[in-house]
Amino acid sequence: MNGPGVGEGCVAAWEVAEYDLEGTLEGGQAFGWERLGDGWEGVVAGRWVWVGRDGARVEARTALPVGDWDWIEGYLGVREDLAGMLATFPDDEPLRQAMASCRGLRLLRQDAWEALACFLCSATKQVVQIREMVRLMRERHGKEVPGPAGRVVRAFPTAERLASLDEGALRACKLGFRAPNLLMAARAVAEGRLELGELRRLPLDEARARLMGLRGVGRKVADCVLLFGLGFERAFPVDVWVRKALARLYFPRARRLTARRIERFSETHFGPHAGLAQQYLFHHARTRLGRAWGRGGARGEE
DNA sequence: ATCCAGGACCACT
DNA sequence: AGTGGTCATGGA
Repeated sequence: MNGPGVGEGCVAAWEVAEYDLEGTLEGGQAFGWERLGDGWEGVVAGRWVWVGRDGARVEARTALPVGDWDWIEGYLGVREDLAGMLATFPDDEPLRQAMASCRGLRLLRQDAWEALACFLCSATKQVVQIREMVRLMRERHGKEVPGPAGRVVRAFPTAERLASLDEGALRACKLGFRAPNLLMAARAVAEGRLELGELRRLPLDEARARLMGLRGVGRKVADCVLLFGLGFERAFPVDVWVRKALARLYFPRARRLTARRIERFSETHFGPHAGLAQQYLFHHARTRLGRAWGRGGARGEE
């Protein structure tokens, strides 16, 4: 291990059979983790935290004393039975490939507002560009959080804070045409017209419909928020990579694949942990298969 | 230079 | 229900 000094902070570690920290923290489901030493630093539940490895264990360090570790255990999912979830996947070749190439990949349980804001900004952007937008919003508008050794970092800005800005301030964070959408979403949440926490108790379809009532939130962004921020494990976001993966791996002979057909397949084929399966397909496609596929692979031509 | 990126929306069919 | 244009911005 080679992390930051703990100072007056605390250290905790968990025995975890398989956990791919890099694929999970940098793989396009969260956008705020930065490399530090042999691990990553970020802000979770309003606390600075460093996450890395200690041999076979996943380790977390805080800058300040903490009374419990539930907030980061839940975020990382270090107590969850990954093998048990993978065992619920359908036994098919595409998933066998994806599981073999992404061993230890997991789903994070993120803050719902942060997930909504980040994925609202994700439209037609690469992961590195989303990270840059998020970094700018954090640096310019995020609340200060005490870091290690006297450093100060910033949390992702609250809905209340973003709702107080004007469109220009968000465009200055490189949001482009997404700026007015994020501003309206921030206002809806800040004014209590949309209570994200309440959505957890709704059926998937109803929670999705509520999210899609926001301008700029379509099916894909809604499913990201449901899966990464609200704990709906069957939500299955279909972006360009997942569409390519499904087309190439499951429908190699289809000449055309409508969104409706993809949707029905994803809802029925993958089981209770469909969202996790989606993340395996996404990561596998983006990191291993992307270059070989070249352009236009969504239609399954050979 | 051209295409494309963890899309959504609108106007037409 | 399915297509095409448009919206910013920057990677590859």
